Amino acid sequence: MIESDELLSIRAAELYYEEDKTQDEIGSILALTRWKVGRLLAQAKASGFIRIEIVHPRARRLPVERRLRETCGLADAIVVSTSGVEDQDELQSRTAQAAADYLATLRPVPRTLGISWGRTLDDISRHLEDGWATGVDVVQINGGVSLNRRAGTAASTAVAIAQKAGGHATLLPSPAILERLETKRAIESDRAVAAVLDLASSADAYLFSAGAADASSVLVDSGYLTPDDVAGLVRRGAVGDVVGRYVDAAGAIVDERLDERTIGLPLESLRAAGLSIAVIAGAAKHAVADAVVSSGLCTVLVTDEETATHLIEKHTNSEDPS
Amino acid sequence: MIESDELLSIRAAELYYEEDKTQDEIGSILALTRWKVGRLLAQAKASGFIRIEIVHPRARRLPVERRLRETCGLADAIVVSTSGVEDQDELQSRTAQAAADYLATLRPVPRTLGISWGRTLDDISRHLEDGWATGVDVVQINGGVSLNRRAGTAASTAVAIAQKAGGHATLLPSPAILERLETKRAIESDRAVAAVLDLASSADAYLFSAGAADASSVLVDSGYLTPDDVAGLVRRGAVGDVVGRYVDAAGAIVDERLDERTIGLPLESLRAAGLSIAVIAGAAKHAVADAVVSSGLCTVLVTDEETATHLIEKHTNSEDPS
DNA sequence: GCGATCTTTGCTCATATGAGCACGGTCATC
DNA sequence: GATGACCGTGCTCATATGAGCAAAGATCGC
Repeated sequence: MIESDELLSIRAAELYYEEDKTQDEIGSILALTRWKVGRLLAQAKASGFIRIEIVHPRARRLPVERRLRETCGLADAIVVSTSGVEDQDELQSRTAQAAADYLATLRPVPRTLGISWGRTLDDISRHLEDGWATGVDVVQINGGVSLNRRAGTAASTAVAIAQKAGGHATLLPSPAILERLETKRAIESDRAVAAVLDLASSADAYLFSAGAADASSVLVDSGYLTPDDVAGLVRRGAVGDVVGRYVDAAGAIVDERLDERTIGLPLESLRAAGLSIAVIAGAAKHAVADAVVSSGLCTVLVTDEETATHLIEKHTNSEDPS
Repeated sequence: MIESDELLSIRAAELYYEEDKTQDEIGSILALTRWKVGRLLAQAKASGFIRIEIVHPRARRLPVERRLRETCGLADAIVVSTSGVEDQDELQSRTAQAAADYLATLRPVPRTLGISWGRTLDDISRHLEDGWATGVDVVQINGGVSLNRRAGTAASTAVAIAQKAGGHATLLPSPAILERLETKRAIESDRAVAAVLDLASSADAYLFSAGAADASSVLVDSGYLTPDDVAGLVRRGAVGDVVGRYVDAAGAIVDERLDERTIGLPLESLRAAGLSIAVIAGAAKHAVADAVVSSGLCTVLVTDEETATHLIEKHTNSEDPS
C-alpha cells in the first residue's frame, strides 16, 4: 500500500506542478477523491520529492539562514544561492551584493560604521547604491596604507561607502603591519592614529571580511607579508586572517609577535561589538569562516550556500556527536 | 521600476516557497497588498525564477513528453526524469520501469504483442509485475537463437513477459543473422519459422529497443557480428540497429546485403503498425533514437529526459531554421 | 474470533488564492 | 495644455485548498 501510494503521489505531483491541474481534476484523472489527492501531494512534499528552487542571482536561502542562525548562535545570517554560479567572481559578487542589500536595509542605521578593507569590502562598496543611507560615517578599523601600486583601494573603499551614504570617511593613516614593534608603538601613539583607533573602537557596527591563509592573501599582495611568511603561519595552525590578524581554527591569534606589530582594532573589540557583520564566501574560506563564527567574531554572517551548509554540518556534528 | 519589481518578486518567492508564508503575510512583511504579492509571484513563475522539480526514480517529465509528442509527431511519449541518476544502469532501469508501467496501463490491451530482444527488453520483462495484463500473447519479431552461452535470454524475455500476462510466448526459432543468403531463405521458408513471422506481422502492438552502433552491441556480444563488421557499418553511416537491422540517420537500411541475411520482421511492418513502442535511453543512443523517431519506426517512444530534449532540439531546429 | 486501538477516508467549514473589473495616475500626442 | 490610450492598483467575487472531525476499515493482542 505504501509503495503504490508513493507512486500515486508522484503521478499527482506531476499533474499538479508540471501540468497545473487542479487537485479536483487530478482526482478524476487518477480516480481519487480530491482530499486524497491533497494528502498525496502533502506526502510528496513531506518526503522531499518536490524540490522547489529559486534561481536568481539575488536569491537567498531562508531555511539555510535560519539553520545557520540557530546552529551557530548568530544574530542574523544572509545566505546567497549558489545555483547557476559560473565562477568564483560571480559568487563573490553575489555575496557582496547581498551584504550591500543587508547594509542598506539595516535598522537602526548605524551612525558610525567600522570597516576593514580588501577585495570583498571593495566589492561591497561598488554594489552599494548611491544614497543607501543618510549620514553614516565610516571609519577604517585596520591599517591599510598600501605598500605598492594597489594603493588607494583601502582608502577608496571607505570613501566610496561613506560618500554614497552622505557621511564622511575617517581613514587610518598607517600601514597594516610594521616591521618593528617600536615603530608600531610609535605610530599607534601618534595623536592622529590614536584618534582614529579610538573612533573605530566606538563604532556602532563593524563590517569586515576575512582572508584565506594562502599566498593569494591581500596582505601578501600588498607586500606586508611574503608567501613564506604565510606558509609559516599555516604550519602553526593559521586558517586565515581577520582585519589583518592571522587566527587559528579556534579564532585565537597564531603569532603574538606578529600580531603586536599589526595596527588596528583588536579582535576583542569585534567580539564585544553589538553588531559585527562578517562577509565571507568561497570554498577557500570555509576554514576561516568557521573560525570567525565559532569564536564569536561576528554577530551577523553574510555568506554563500555551500559555506553555510559546511558550517551547519560542522556545528551540528560537534554539538551533537550522535 | 522593473528592476525593483524583479527583486521584490524574488523576496516574495523566498517567503512563499521557502518559508511557507501566506501571500497576505508576505504583503505585510514587504509592505505590499496581497494582490501585488500574488502578481509578483506569478511574474516570478513566468520569468522562470521558480524551478519545481520532482525527484523520484519513477518521476516523469510531462511537459517534455508533450513537447516531444508535438515536435516529433508521436502518438505518445514517456520521458523519465534523470535527476539523481548515478550510472547508466540506473537510467536503463528507470526507463525499463516506465516502459513496463506504460505497457501495464495500455488500453486497449493488445491481444498479441510483438517484441524484439536485448538488454532493454530483458530489463522490461523483469520490471513487469505478475498479472500486468491478462491473456496477452507474445511473439518474437526478430531472430534470436543465441550463438553462445548467453543463450536463453531472448527466449526467456519473451516467455517472462507472456507468463506474467497469463498468455503464451511464440519464439522465433532462428538465428538473427545468417552467414549465407541461401540459408536465410531456407530457414525463412521453413513452415515453423514462416508461421511465426506471419503471426509477428499481424501483432496488435510492437515493443522494441534499439542498439547503438558500436562494439557493445548485443549482436556483437552474441557472436552474430564482429566489432570490425560494426566499424564497417559505422563507416557507411550506421547509427544503430533496430530489431537486428542496422540503419543510418535517416532510418534507411545501411547494408542491403547484410539486411537480406537478417531474419525478422521488416522495418516497413513497424512503420505500418498502429502501435509500435520504442524504448531507447542513454546518451550513446541519441543518434539511433533520432533515426527511429524521424523515420517513423515508432508511434510511442519511452526514453529519458536528456535523449528527449536532444530530440526536441534537433527537430525544432530542422523544422524551423530560424 | 472479538473487541480495542489506530489509521484511513470522505466530509464541512474556514481560509487562501486567482480572475475579472473599475479607478486613478502617467505618458505620449496633438 | 488638453485628450485619450495605457498601465498599475486595489477591490469583489468565484474557486481552490487546507484544517479538523466523525465514521469506516484495518490491525493487533488476547
